[in-house]
Amino acid sequence: MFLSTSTHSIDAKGRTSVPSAFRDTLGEDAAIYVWPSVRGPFLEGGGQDLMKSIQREIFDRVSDGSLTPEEAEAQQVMLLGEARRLGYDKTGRVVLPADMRDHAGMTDAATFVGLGNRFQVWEPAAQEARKAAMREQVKSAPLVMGVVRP
Amino acid sequence: MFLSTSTHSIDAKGRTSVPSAFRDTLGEDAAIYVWPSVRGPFLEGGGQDLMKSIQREIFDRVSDGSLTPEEAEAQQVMLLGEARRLGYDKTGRVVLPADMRDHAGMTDAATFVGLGNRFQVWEPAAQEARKAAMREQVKSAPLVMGVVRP
DNA sequence: TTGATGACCATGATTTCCCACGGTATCCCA
DNA sequence: TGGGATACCGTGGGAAATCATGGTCATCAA
Repeated sequence: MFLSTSTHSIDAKGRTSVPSAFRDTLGEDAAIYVWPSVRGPFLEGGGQDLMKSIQREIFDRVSDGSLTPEEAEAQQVMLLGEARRLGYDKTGRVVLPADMRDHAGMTDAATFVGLGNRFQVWEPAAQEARKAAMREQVKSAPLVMGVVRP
Repeated sequence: MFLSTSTHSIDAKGRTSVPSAFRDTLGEDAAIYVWPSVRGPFLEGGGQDLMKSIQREIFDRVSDGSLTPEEAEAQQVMLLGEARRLGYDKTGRVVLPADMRDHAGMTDAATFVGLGNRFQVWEPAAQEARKAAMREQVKSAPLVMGVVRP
């Protein structure tokens, strides 16, 4: 389970540390899977499990008719086609490819945001700005805790 | 089940004891999951079960249309993105991260308030003040014993 | 050669873990 | 019912492990 937010520096070689807390949830396979978001200037990613889930999801939705084969292929091209497996070394670092850094506008730091079964990677200031907007939104319509089914 | 209220000191390293009664309800996974509340200067938290419930809750509410995908993402960022897993040691202590202490205005003590499937963490004086306010509210609309279905 | 790529070592700072010590509540037996 | 031994809880402190990051060294392609 990917939780919490943390920022790490990007060095001259484009390397950055995968948060230690994230590495714990990634199992054997010492790697993250990342792709540029079609929804904005940030990266989306997860572990091997997530990639398999996505494949299944697309397949299932073609089977039950909620996606046409053409739509499914578009999803595959933009997610699986753009995704890369980034293996990390003993010290927990990956190389963020230059085109992905460009997509997210990252230069010298990256912010990892855990979202449960997946995570996002942002340029730190951009993430801070987005979070502020989301705080207001959530404030006005809180998922009141007492409402959560025990 | 998280019950009762207790206050513990925060030492120079930012450590505080998780109430023994709470630890009993947390199972194998010797950890609590905590995040700053968007509703006020306190922390909200629970066990691993709660985090999974929250994930499911958000997912289900997108499925049934009571949350838009955008609203769901905002919830995820403010809950899962801000939450941290705080593991406790043999003696039952966690480190409260500095930013969380700041959010709740805690310096040298923390009050844990059990709320059934979850709990809150407050600066002691602030919790006392809130409790007084809530007493008045409950007075005017009490959930009398006889009203609860046996 | 030059430049990119990937794996491993080094290091300082932080975090985590474990042992020790009172004080308090619990339990058991008289 | 009372009293004493025992277990447990919360807190202080120090040692050990971990994390993030800078750097070096082979490998391979252009």
